Amino acid sequence: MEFDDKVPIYYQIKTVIYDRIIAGELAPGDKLPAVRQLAVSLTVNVNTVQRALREMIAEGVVISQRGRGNFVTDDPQIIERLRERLITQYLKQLYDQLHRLRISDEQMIDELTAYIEGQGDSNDNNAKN
Amino acid sequence: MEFDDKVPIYYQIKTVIYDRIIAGELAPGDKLPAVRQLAVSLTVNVNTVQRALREMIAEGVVISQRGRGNFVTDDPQIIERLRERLITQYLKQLYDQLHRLRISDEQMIDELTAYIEGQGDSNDNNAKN
DNA sequence: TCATGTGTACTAGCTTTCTATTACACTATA
DNA sequence: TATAGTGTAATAGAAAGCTAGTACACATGA
Repeated sequence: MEFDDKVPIYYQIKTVIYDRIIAGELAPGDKLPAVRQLAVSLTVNVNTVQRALREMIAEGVVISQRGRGNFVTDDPQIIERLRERLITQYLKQLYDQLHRLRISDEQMIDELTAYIEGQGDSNDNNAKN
Repeated sequence: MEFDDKVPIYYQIKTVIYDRIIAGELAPGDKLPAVRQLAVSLTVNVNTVQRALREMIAEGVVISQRGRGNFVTDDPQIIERLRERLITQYLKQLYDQLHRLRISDEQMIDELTAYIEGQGDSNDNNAKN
């Protein structure tokens, strides 16, 4: 997998896994791939995966069971809170960014609407910078 | 100034200055603060400021004049292109993030609208993570 | 009990980013 | 011409992140 070299890899791994959980690809109680397996599929060192997991465990989203594996928490409330936290975080980020450019609240909606209509559901991945 | 420790400082400085240019606080042709002055006001080393400037100069947004200072380009077209690039970049970022969470195009607009109505034009700066 | 799959810990070395410091080049002006 | 303001370059060291490799702890099942 390709990472943004402006953000620590371990942090991006955390984001990827959280995204999968919220998207429902990883359901509550599901077993995560083994750390060594994750390391291979992400083309990354085991220690880096471990660091991402450490934070997810600390946040209560992932439960670690030595010798058995890592599991998504089976508490739907925790996942729901995570979902809201992420969405708010993303929205705030955009709001602050555009606000700094002196773009008004109404314009923000218009810009986003225009962007969506332009890009539509085409899932492109160009224009990184 | 406080920086996000997940992103290189020189990169955040670039963002801050670009924002000021787009916001109009720094007009085309304006002289930037001296590098040593910027370093002090940003609580950062001169080299770090210099690195940010180097990239802005390479992108043609800032013009450097040895012995005189650094200036915002006087070409409005370059600034307009920068503005569009930044806005698109920010929008794409949000779109991709929410898309990964399986949030539909319509929901995105609704969520942003709700966020704006909630936060309004109150310029808070809490909830960073 | 033993082999295998799994999580965890630790050390050493590399790279990037940032800092501190010193030095030099150019401009403007008193 | 001297001085102050400015940009630029270069070195050395600290800190964070990543990798590679090794080792150990625990669980499961043949």
